[in-house]
Parts: sequence; structure tokens; C-alpha cells
Amino acid sequence: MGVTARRRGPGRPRAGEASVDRDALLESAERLIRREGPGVSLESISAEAGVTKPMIYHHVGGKEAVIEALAWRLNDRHAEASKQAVAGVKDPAGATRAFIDAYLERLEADRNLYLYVTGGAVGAEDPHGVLALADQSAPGLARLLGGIRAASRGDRDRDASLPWAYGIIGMLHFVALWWLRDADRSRRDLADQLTELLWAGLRGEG
Amino acid sequence: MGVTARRRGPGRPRAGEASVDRDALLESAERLIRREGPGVSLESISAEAGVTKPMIYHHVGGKEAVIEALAWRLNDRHAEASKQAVAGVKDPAGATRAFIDAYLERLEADRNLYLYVTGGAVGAEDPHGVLALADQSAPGLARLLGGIRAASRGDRDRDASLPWAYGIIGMLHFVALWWLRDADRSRRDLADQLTELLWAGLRGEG
DNA sequence: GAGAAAATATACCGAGGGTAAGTTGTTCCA
DNA sequence: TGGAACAACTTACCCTCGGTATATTTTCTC
Repeated sequence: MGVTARRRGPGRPRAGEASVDRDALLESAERLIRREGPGVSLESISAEAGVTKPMIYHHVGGKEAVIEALAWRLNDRHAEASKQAVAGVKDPAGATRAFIDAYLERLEADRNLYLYVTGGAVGAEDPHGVLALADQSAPGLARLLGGIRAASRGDRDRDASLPWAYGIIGMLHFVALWWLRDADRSRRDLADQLTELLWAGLRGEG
Repeated sequence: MGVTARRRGPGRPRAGEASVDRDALLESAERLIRREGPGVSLESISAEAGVTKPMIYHHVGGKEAVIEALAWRLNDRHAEASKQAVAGVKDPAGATRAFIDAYLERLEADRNLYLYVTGGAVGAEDPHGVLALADQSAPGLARLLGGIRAASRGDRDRDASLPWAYGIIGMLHFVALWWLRDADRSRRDLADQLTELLWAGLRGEG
């Protein structure tokens, strides 16, 4: 430091070298949220980046925009982790298990960030916050489910895959929140139990 | 009116006849939320009851307490509706379908209240708001699931029923939020699709 | 150089949750 | 019967936070 982070204060920068940009702000946001928890304010986020609040509005947008942007980043990593976890697992039941376990694992690692993204911006007419992450990961998951369904059911009523995707995400989300709070069992056990429900359904191993 | 709601302003009431009590406040809260949406403030809630904000703190507690209290009321009605819907349905698959459909039906009826209860009080360290309803309905659902599991699996690893309960609630919750927002299919269809997922699981009709 | 443009800071607003202190009428006890 | 204690309620306030209008400083362009 001292080399990269010079130039504080106003003034037009020299040919395309601003002191902060969108990415730097999001990076700071993420760092601060990880460190301080999901309750951080926009003001503190901007301070973490060494600038003031209006910069967030300038470079990113309102709080909702921050949440959405962080959700994208989180979702990217999350999707990548899922892909790697599932890759190489041949049987679909095992893949389901791997997918769930990867979800829980990422969740532990990204706890605060996850809570920030899924918790923020509510109370308003539409619950944008809670669905921010879901909206981003649901289409991909739905495509995956479409494949499974097509394989096992011969391609009929494919339009169930979107509600299924939201349902699965919601299921994982709630269980995860509950687990993070009460934490009364190992991740292994929880993943096993969820796999059982999700793979075999309430009917059981029939 | 004019008979019941007299006595505005300070002054000790005559032998146990306060102008508002906890129930009256919660009733007002519910009425206002239904009418105005989930974005109402505590101040407006107290105004709806004809008193001022500190009364809410006196009789109920903070915002979280209001949410929790409303969640209880909502959950009671919800549980009752579920019970009636499932009663008389013999086959467990049909019961699952009836349960899901009842959930969606109540949700449409209690839309604003539901959003208030599940949306409020976030950002804090622990996501109390989102889980308020879930925490109340999960134990009951878990007991029910314990029965199903015991029947179909011979009573082993019963402690999966609690995560299953949270999972199912989360699944219904997310699908419901998505459905309320995008509403692109009938409740019938959605209930069918969710039943398929929940009853048969990803494995399918095997 | 003069003026436009870009990046930033200062200072403010309004809403909302939460609380401290004061006011008004009732009850209870000497 | 005259307080003191008390209960219900209001007024007035604080703090935080998201959001924005305006001023300021520097560089770029002509």
C-alpha cells in the first residue's frame, strides 16, 4: 500500500485512473461483511474502501444494487463449487448428495456474506432481498433438473423445473439458516438427511 | 364505535379497563397490514389502534415481538387450515397434495401478513424474521413427518424430521414468494408440481 | 488560460425503531 | 378527606440508516 491507494479526495483523475471503481467497492463490501457481519451499513462499506457514501451510489447504485452485485459474485463461486463437486459423480443420487454438501460447505465459508445477500432489502412491497440469490441460481438449477426429469420421465411437463428449482433452493436456504443458528449436527449427517428427502421424497425408499 | 373505544389520553383507567391491550394492538396491526401492505411502521400500527408508539413497547415489545406474536396467530390459523385440509384424505400422497394446496391457499389469503412476518427484522446478526414462522410451525410438521417416516421406514433415524420440516417449509416459502411475484401458473398446477417433487423426490415415480 | 467534465466530499433530509421523561387520572391508605 | 403511590398514556427526543442535493477540487480540451 502507498503505491496503489494514493490519491484521496476530489479532483478529476489522470486519464482513467479513478481512486475507486465498482469492483473495488464491491471488494471492500465483501471484505467488511465477512469481517463485521451482515449488519454493516453502506456508510461503513464506503469507509472501508476509503471513500464516502455517495460513491456507492455513483459506482454501484443503491443498497439493492449492492446486494444484487454481491449475489452475482457469490452465485458465481457457488455455482463453480457445485459443478466441481458434482463432476465425476456418476449416479444421480450421489450427485444430489454432492450438490447438497457443496451448498452447505460454501455456506459455512460465506456465512456473513450469504446472510447479507439473502437478508437485506425487505419490508417493501416485494421481497427482493430474499429472492436475489434465488433468482440468479434458479434458472441454472432448473436447466439441470430439466435434464434429470427428462432422463427419468421421458421429457414431459418440463415447466415444473423452475418451481422445483426455487423449491430446492428454498429448502436448502431454510435448513441452512436453521442449521447455522442451532448447529446441532454435523454437516455430513445433515447432507445425508436432506439427500434422502430430496432424492427419495416423502414416499421413502419404496 | 363510540361505546367501546372511549377514553383516549393519559390517566389511570378505572379498575382494569385500559384503552388498549396487547390483543387490541395485534388486531390493529393485522388489520393495517392487510389493508396497507407489509411496509407499515410501528407508529402507524399504534395510530391504527388509536394510541401512540410507546404503547406497542409497553404491551407487546419491540418490532421483533410484534412479528413473533403475529406469526403465532398466523401459524395457528394456518395449522388449523392444514389439519382440516388433510383430514379425511387417506393416502399419504393425497395428504401431501392437500397440505401443499392448503398452504398456497392460506398464503393468497394472508399475503400481506405473511410477507410482514417472514420479511421483517433482518440485517441483524441472526435472521430472526425469516425463521419466525418456520420456528413455530416446524415442530408440529416434524411430528407429522415422524409419523410418516415411522410408518414407511420402521422408525429409524427419527431425528431427520426436524431438518425435513425446515426444508419443506423453506421449499414452500420460496416457491410461494416466487409464485406471488411472478404468478405464471394456477395454484392447482403449482400444487401438483410441488407434490410430485416432495412426494416422489428427484428420483421420480421409480 | 477559460471553460467543460469527472471524481469526490460535505451537508443535509426523512423515515423508522427505540426510549426517557413528563402528564393525567385512579386507587389505596393514613 | 387528603395526600402518596401507581397505572396508562403522551410528548419529545435520539440514533441509525438509506438516499440525495450541492459544493469543491482537479484534469482535460480547445
